Amino acid sequence: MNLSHPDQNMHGAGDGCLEDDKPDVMFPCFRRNVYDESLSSYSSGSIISQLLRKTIHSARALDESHFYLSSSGGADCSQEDQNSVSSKDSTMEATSPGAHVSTGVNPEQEHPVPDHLQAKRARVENIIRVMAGSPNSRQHGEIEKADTDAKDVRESREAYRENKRKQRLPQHQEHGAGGPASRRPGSSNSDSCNAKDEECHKLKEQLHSMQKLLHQLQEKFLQVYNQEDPEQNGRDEPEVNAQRDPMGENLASHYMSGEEDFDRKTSRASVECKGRMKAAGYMLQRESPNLQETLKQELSRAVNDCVDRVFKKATHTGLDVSPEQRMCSSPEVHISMVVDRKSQAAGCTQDQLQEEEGAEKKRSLEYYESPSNQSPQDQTEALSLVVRKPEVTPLGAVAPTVKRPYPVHQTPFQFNYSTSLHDSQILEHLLKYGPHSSFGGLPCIPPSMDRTSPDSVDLTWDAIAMRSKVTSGHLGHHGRPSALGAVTVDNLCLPHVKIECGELQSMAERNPYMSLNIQEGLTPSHLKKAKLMFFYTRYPSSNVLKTYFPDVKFNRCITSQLIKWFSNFREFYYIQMEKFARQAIADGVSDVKDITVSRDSELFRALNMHYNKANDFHVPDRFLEVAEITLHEFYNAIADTKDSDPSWKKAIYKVICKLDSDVPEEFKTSSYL
DNA sequence: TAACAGCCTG
DNA sequence: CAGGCTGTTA
Repeated sequence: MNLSHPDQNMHGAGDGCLEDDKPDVMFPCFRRNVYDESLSSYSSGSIISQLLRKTIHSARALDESHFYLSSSGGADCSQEDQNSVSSKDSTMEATSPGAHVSTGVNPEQEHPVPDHLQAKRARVENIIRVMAGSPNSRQHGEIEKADTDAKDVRESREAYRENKRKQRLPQHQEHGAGGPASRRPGSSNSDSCNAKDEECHKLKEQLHSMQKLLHQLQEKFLQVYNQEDPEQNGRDEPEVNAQRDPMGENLASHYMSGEEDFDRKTSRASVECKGRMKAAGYMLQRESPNLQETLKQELSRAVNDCVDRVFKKATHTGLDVSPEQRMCSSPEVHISMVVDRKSQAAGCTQDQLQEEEGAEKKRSLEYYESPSNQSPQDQTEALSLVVRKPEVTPLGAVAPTVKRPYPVHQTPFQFNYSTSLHDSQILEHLLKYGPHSSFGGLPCIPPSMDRTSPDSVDLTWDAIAMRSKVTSGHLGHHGRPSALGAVTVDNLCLPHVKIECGELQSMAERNPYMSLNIQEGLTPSHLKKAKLMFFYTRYPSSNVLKTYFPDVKFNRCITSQLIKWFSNFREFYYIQMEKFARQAIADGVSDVKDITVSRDSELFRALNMHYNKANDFHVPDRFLEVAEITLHEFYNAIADTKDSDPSWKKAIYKVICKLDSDVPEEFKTSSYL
């Protein structure tokens, strides 16, 4: 516990998370339980466990992985890393850095182990036994230890994949059904589902294979070290034992604690780390002289990767919590899943987010920030995700004659882009318009940052988070930080939640792509869309407008502007009609039936030029019919000299307004054009 | 009186 | 296409 924990260097609430007296709302489930204590009781008994803990620890640190290698002060993880490695160097796996720094809380056991290998194996087996004995677990102990590494890896990965597959659907269902059963020890949610058991089981299976693999790896290490300097092996053994057992218990309790979500994540990470570790092991066998350095490097790299994945995933997700984590953290989280986002938005001030914004996040933002960033100050209204559409996308503004800058049914997204922004956009889109809607309106997204893991599982959740965030942003802006937000954040069990919610907001403000789907202002694209809609409806109701401009945040002004647009469209339309009607009369047309409107008509060309300047839209035939009817009306009225009445057009308007037809569904797509 | 349509003007 | 103005309507 008193192992160097300069958490304060990592994030402000570091101490709070280790002290019960401080009601830190950040990550109570990390507080003072498994992780912290595991962290201190550092044992080389499980390298993977170390990695996991480091991952956890690192994930709690705001800084990203690079601190791990380079940070000079406060990088206790780095310190630990080196400690762990160097300890191995001197005393083989038996030594723990925890032992070095440990207070020796429980120096109870003084069992000198004659054979380290045997002792090691016994400990690992003990760990596995404890694990196997945990609830919901089945007996995996029967699995032969002699399994090959390859098989283990394969099994682990398959198990992982299977887990992910399984998680997909139930997540939504559970969420919709009011949230999944949380296995958090504290939570009394009794209706734990079988799916969870299954997942738990699989996780344990996975863990088991990992343990086996670890065991083999450790044996390899042992061989190397025994060859090198066997005399040091026994030095720290007693202390290590004292440390190790608690570690095993921690592990066991960890897996029994119902934190499957985290387990899953860390397991996933560790599976990947495992590969590297194994490789390192083989390498070390060959290159024993550089053992320490190599091991350090490999460990650092592996942990960096793990931390990267966990942290970045968390960081860039709409919420910093993966779906799995959310599912398992606590019932409250699920119940208020959507509402929470509001609270988060509300509960985090700009100050917070600015203060806590990590360099990593800023860096990641740069991927998306456009040169023409709007400044947050532009936002005067209660909108968190602003609005000024970056003029990177647009139609009319740049080149009105460009043909289909955004092909209507283009599907520019690759769903394995796992950056949260992508996910969020995609999913928000999906949520809004369904899976078959066009994404054409969304701008090209920069290539995914680097993650290519199949995170589609998280997509919907991210989208939910993001959408909630987006839609609730302006609500939260006015509202005071709510207790609900705190509760939610609390239950999310991740340290970054607080940061994230604010940071997300900031991100959205600075990130044009993020705010793309909700526009406060109307853009040239909207204008063009409106013009095309005019081919279908001359008198759209405000409801229709809202329906067909889902990416527009409607307020009085926006609505008026849209209505005004259509008013202007009508104006032009009727002016053309009157003009051509008079032209026909002037041309001596005696019968209305002689007046037709075809695509070759001058009238149509004029209209098409006005509403469909790019001529990239196929004007519906119905519009031709309506135009012809309108022209007839004008012709008749003029022929009947009704135009002497100042309001003679009103009768015509009354007729024409009934000729509106439905706008195609495609127009409902956000930023259709 | 708010909301809207329409007309006029730039 | 936006803004100002007027008239109508609920």
